[in-house]
Amino acid sequence: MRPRKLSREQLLLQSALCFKQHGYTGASVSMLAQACGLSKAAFYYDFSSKDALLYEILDTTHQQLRSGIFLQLRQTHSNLTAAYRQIHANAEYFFSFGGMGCLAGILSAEQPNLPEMIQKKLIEVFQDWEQAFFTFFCQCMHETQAQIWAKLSVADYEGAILMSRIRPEAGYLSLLQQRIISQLNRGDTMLS
Amino acid sequence: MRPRKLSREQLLLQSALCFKQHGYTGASVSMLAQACGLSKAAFYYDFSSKDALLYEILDTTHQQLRSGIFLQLRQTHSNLTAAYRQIHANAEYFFSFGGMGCLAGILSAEQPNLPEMIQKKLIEVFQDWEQAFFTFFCQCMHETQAQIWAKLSVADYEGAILMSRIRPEAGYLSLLQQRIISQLNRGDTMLS
Amino acid sequence: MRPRKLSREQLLLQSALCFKQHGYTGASVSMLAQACGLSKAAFYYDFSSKDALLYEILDTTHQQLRSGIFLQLRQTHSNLTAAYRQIHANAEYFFSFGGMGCLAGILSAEQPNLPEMIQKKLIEVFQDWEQAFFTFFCQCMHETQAQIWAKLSVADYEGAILMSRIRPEAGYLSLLQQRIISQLNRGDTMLS
Amino acid sequence: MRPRKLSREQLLLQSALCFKQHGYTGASVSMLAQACGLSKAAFYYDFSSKDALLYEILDTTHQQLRSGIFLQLRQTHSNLTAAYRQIHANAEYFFSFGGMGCLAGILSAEQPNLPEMIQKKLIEVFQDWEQAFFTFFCQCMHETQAQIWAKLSVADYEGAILMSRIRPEAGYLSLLQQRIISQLNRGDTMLS
DNA sequence: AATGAATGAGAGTTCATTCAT
DNA sequence: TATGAATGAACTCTCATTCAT
Repeated sequence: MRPRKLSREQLLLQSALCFKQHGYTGASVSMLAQACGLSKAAFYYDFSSKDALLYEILDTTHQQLRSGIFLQLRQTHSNLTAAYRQIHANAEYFFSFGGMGCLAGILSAEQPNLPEMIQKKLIEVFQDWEQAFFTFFCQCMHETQAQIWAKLSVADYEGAILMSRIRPEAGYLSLLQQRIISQLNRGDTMLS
Repeated sequence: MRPRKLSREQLLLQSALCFKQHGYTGASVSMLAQACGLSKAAFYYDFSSKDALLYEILDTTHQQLRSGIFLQLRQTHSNLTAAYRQIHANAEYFFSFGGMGCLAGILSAEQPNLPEMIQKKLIEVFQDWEQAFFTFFCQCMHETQAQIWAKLSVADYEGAILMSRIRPEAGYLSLLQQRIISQLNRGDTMLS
Repeated sequence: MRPRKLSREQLLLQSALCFKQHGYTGASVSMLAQACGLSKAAFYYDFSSKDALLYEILDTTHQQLRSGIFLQLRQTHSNLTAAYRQIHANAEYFFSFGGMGCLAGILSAEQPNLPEMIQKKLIEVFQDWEQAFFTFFCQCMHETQAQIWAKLSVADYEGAILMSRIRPEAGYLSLLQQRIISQLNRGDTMLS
Repeated sequence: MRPRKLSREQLLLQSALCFKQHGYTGASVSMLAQACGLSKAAFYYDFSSKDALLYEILDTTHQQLRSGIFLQLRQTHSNLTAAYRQIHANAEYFFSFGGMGCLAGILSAEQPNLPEMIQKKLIEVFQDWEQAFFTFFCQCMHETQAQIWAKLSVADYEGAILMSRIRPEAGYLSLLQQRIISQLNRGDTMLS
């Protein structure tokens, strides 16, 4: 008997990789279906529309981040630097899986072309991430500082991931890690 | 003969804004033509293809950056902080013109869909920018540090600009400015 | 699933008639689709491109000729004249079906506009036809003569068919038949 | 001073070569204008439309044939074979000029796409040619035979010229010449 | 439930032609 | 008179989606 049809989870994963690589506009339904080993019709049997699929993927991704990186950031750590090193490694793995890229980041670049639901979801994800970073930074710096570093760090990751797409050799992510660790150790105020 | 509706420069500008907002795939030729007040066919009188148009725009943008922000970064400044404030203001104006966004950044997000010539040009632009930042940072820190901050700063700007697209109120760019000014004043090594 | 409006074979036939009448450039995909009772998009469900379709048609036509007229020419006949009469009648029927014309001939007229694969196929068809004629003529004349008459006869048919398009009443094909029959009976050398 | 604009005669010639190579549909106005070293607008200053231009070219070609090959065919010759050799050489030169092809023949292949005026003109040209051949053949054979050979010869030439487009090396035209010379010498009836 | 077959809309591009000075 | 600038229609082809069994 031939290989069983993919589970819904697997379908979401394959589609997610497509979206991550080609973006919302660039990932066609044919491409998505093919990546899942399905005919277009079979695809529509499983998902009501391209938009709905993307939303589901984005939601899943959100859950994964929540129960992974975000959760870790929110926990209390005895050794901040060591903890961050682990978290960063997880992030790097997560974003580099199936080709460098952050789905939310890629989609952000297409912002005016996106369905409104997707746009809202993106904001949610980023705010969530920022909040997690905030909790984390609060462990070693003043709240005001932590807020700033939280906002920036989310943007920093997105920038580094974006740049890695066209200059994968430049090592943006590890430089970023270094800077954040530096800051953790310093812990003083940026504005002072 | 009939007078041009818009000069070639104006066509490039209007088209550039379209590309900056909708990206390479998202900006259709109809949309570009409409933005220029032309029919699709008339558009092809001025530009041999969508790709050729985008390349010309990207090249023009590169020139503008070179003779603007990059040039300023490369000059020697007596008061680094003041100079940077000015440069940042210019950058913020440049990238917010016609809606927040950096053409090169937006295109990077579509990397696998882009014509090769465009991809190469993108790398060129970013390397050029990094080099300019490097020269600038060398005025207040060790070369090794300057190199790191140069790489990071380009990515930082891209990240901040990208995030501003979906959270324009969050003030990513001014936070970024603060961090860099901080660093200029500190001037010490991150890795130490 | 829905039943096909027309079978693939029927699609090929209808398209072939279009190409035969209007040529490669003159037969637009809309026209082809309409002839098949399909939308343009549906048409691309069956054929990957206009070129691919034409190639498939040409190949099918080649097969038909091979297993029809060419095969008959290649067989050994006790009564050459009678045999040729039959073959000619078959040819006339084949080429007049759906409007007078020989697909390969029509395409030849557009030679510089054709995809290379099509050009190669055309040469193949004509060489095959010539070879069949050669075998046939060898039954009543010297090889050297047969070769000449083979080459000429292919061209003669193409000329007669072409001329019949604009002067259908002139009876080019039956005149051609007469000449060939004459030659069969004579069987002597043309050059002597 | 730059090279003077081409004379109308030269414009017609250059355009004619384009049509001869690419056909009616395949020869675009841009292509025609470029071949004449003109802008499209300048082209339309000289010619009212593509159709009108083609008609003028076809008419000119007709005149050339009339005062050249057709006229020679119509004259009385003491040595028919020698005369024909000369006429054939002229024809071969005429049709091979600027790439092998007979404008009227190429157009015939596009018959259903042509403007009616052009179609009529084509018939005229071919009838004229046939009539000239008839006069010629009458010098060595019975009228009935001459009529047949006249009709056939026109078609023969078209076939040979057409085939030469895709198999230029096959020497169709000289084989044709041999056959006609043979026939001139024989002069007997084909049908007997 | 499952899917081959179909579609309208739109993509990028070229067409023959005309406008407006 | 000459011509750069413009255009509607049509081109080949892909899009996201739905139909009909």
